Order: sequence, then structure tokens, then C-alpha cells
Amino acid sequence: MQRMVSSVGELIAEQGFANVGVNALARKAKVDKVLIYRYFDGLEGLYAAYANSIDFWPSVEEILGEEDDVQELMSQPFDKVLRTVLERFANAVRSRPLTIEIMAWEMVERNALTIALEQVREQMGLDLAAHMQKLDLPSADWPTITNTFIFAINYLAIRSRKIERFTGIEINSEQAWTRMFDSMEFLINGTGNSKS
Amino acid sequence: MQRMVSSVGELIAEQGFANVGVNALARKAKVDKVLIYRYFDGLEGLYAAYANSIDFWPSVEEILGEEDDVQELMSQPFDKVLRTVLERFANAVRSRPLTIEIMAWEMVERNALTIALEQVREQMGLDLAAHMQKLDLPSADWPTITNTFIFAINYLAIRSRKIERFTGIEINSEQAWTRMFDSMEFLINGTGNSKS
DNA sequence: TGATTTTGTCACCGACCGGTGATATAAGTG
DNA sequence: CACTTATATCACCGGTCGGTGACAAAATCA
Repeated sequence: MQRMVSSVGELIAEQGFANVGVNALARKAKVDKVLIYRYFDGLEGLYAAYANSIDFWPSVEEILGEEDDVQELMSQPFDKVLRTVLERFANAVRSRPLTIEIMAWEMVERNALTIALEQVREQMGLDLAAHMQKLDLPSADWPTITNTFIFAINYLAIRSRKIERFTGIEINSEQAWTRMFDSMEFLINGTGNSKS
Repeated sequence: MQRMVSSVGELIAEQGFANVGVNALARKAKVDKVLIYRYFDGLEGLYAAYANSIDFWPSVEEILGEEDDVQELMSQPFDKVLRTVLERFANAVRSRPLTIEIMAWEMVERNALTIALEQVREQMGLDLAAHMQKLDLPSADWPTITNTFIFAINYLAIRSRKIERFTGIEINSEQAWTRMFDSMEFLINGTGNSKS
């Protein structure tokens, strides 16, 4: 039933993951909970169905843009390119509050929903990495560097929902993000001027 | 009662945060649950008592070392210093699995335990930042840069408990950490050679 | 039409949850 | 000793949880 599937997202959005369960879901969808077992074989199955029903991760296109945009983007200096990609990625994530909630939850539990998220994210990460490989980058361990930056983005996206400062610095504002991207660009830029 | 307080940590370690509750704790401590209300005024109070009973965050000394060690450390090139500090910090966190569990949980819920963790972490962060300020660093937004790196460390510490790779790269190994620190040092090093 | 299979409803299970009131036991005090 | 106060035990509350078996209504098919 459509109502059940869509109720998963609504319930997570309203109450957070902690309060999602068979009973709450059935209540929300105005459906008898036994149907969740009959049609989806339980909560996990319903999660899986829900995972297929929504777009909870950006596509490579959403990050890089369409064909010709990619050309233009890629022709810029590599530090600008990386900054733009990281920034777009962060915006894509931040525009998906449900995804952030799932990302928070995957720190704590592994279920059909978090596994689906893992997979689509992994695939997108590989695709994106393949694109970036075409760039003319200074020699460095770029996969690790970009991973590190993405870790930081993910952490900040999740964490800034609950706290406002970290080591004295404000993190819950647009400016905080800008400072972070500036710093990342600054760091990346340095790699092009390394003595070694 | 001592047994109640220590049971908090044991239960979290054994079952994870999700399964901690008044009943489970009382069972574990072999104590009637009413005592939790009487002595600690409920779960939150017990959390608070537990928070004060353990060392769940490294001190500045644990990171920088004792007086004379600090001198020696600080006399090294700044990229080495930062790398060492970040590495020690990561090791300190990684040696505290309970802390990591709490860090995972604070993504999802805010309670007396996560709040206590926030506070001690914030204080230590400020102290550490004060020390680092004495370093002769190239001009840059260092608070944001170090925060970014710490975000990445925290994320990796939490996340590597549940997954093994991220964008194709292995993250659940000693080598993964080394690669990350190498990359961080590499990035920091670049800032010293920037054309501006 | 009648028979069968799908779809939905209802009542109920045992287990656990957080929380409380009454009461027994032990310790301290005069 | 008796008396008070602190400490611990027990039984029980209403509510929610995940899960199931029995059965009614509706759609499908002969």
C-alpha cells in the first residue's frame, strides 16, 4: 500500500527514527499493522520498499551538472573544481533532511534503510571519483583527501542539528559552512605549491 | 550505589545505547529499579552520575604530554606538530570505545550523558586551542581547519565500527588511519608554501 | 450463479517499558 | 529498650512493543 510506504518518510521526518515501529507506522498510515507483515514481510521489508521510492542521495549529475556544464566546470583550476564539488555535495545533502536523519541513525543501527543508503552512496562515490580522476591533479592521495573532507561534511551536517558550537566556533550557520569550504579550498590550493 | 553507576558503562558496552533503560540497568546491577529513582532521580540522574565517574575524554596532557614533552613537541615544524596532535587525539578517542558509542548516540539523541560529553569535549577543545595558538602558524583560519579535521576523525571513528569501505577505499584498518594522517599533514604542509 | 482467492479487520498474545505506592528490613538515636 | 529514619523489596499500574490466528468483506474466476 502506498500509504504505508510514504508514512515511513513522514514518520521519520516528524518523530525521528527512534519512534518508528510497526505500531506507529500502522497508526500513521491508518492501516492495520498486520498488512505490514503481509505485504512487506515486516518492518525491514517496508524500509526496503521505502528506500526504492525516494531519492535520498544526489546523483553525479546533481553535483557536476549536465554534459556541457561539466566541461566548463572541469576547465577551472583544480582547487576551485574541488571546492565547487564539495560545496555542491554538501548542499545536496543538506537539502535532504530525511537523508541526514538516516545518516545519523546509521551511526547506531544497521537496517534495510541504512544499507540502502550505504549502497547508493557508495555507487555515487565511485562514479564521482571516476570523473574526478580525469582532472589534472598534483600527485597526492586524493581518494583519502576527498574522503576526509566528505567525512567532515557529513559530520557537520548531522551534528549541527543538535549543537551550535564546536571548540568555541559556531557551526550552525551558513557562514560556518562557507568558512569550511574556504578552508578546504585553501588546503587544496596548497597542494599545488608544495616544495617536494 | 556503585553497582548502578558502573552498570551504565557495562550495559552500554555490551548492548549499545539502544537497549539501556531503567529496567535493564536495574537487572544488570541486581538492584531494584526503584532505587534508581530514589538515589539518582531517574535515568538522567544516573547518566549524570556515570558521566562524572569515568574519564571519557582525553585531557590536554594526554594529547600534548607533560611539561617538558610539550616543549620538545612544539619545537618541531608546525605540520609535524599538528599531525602529531591530531594523531594522538584520534588514538585517545579510539582507545575509548564507550566514548565512541556515546558519540554515535549523540547524533540521534541528547541526554545527560551526551550533554556531559559535549561539555568536557568543549572545554578540552578550548584548552587545546589555547595551546596551539602559541604555535607560529602561517596565516589561515586554523580553528576551522582543525575543526574540520576533527570532524573527519570523529566521523571515521564512529563509522568504521559498522562499515569497511567508503567510496571504495578501506576505512576499517590501521592503515586507513595512517593514510588519513599522512594526507592531513600533507595538506597542512602545503599551507606553509602557499603563494598566498 | 457459486467457489476460491485476495484483501482488510479485529482481538489478542507475551514481553517489556517507565513509573509508583505500600511495606518490610536495617541502622541510627534517645 | 523503644522509636524514628533511612534503605531496600515487592507487587502492581497503564501503556507500548512486535507479532499472530481467526474471521469478515471484496474481488476474481468458474
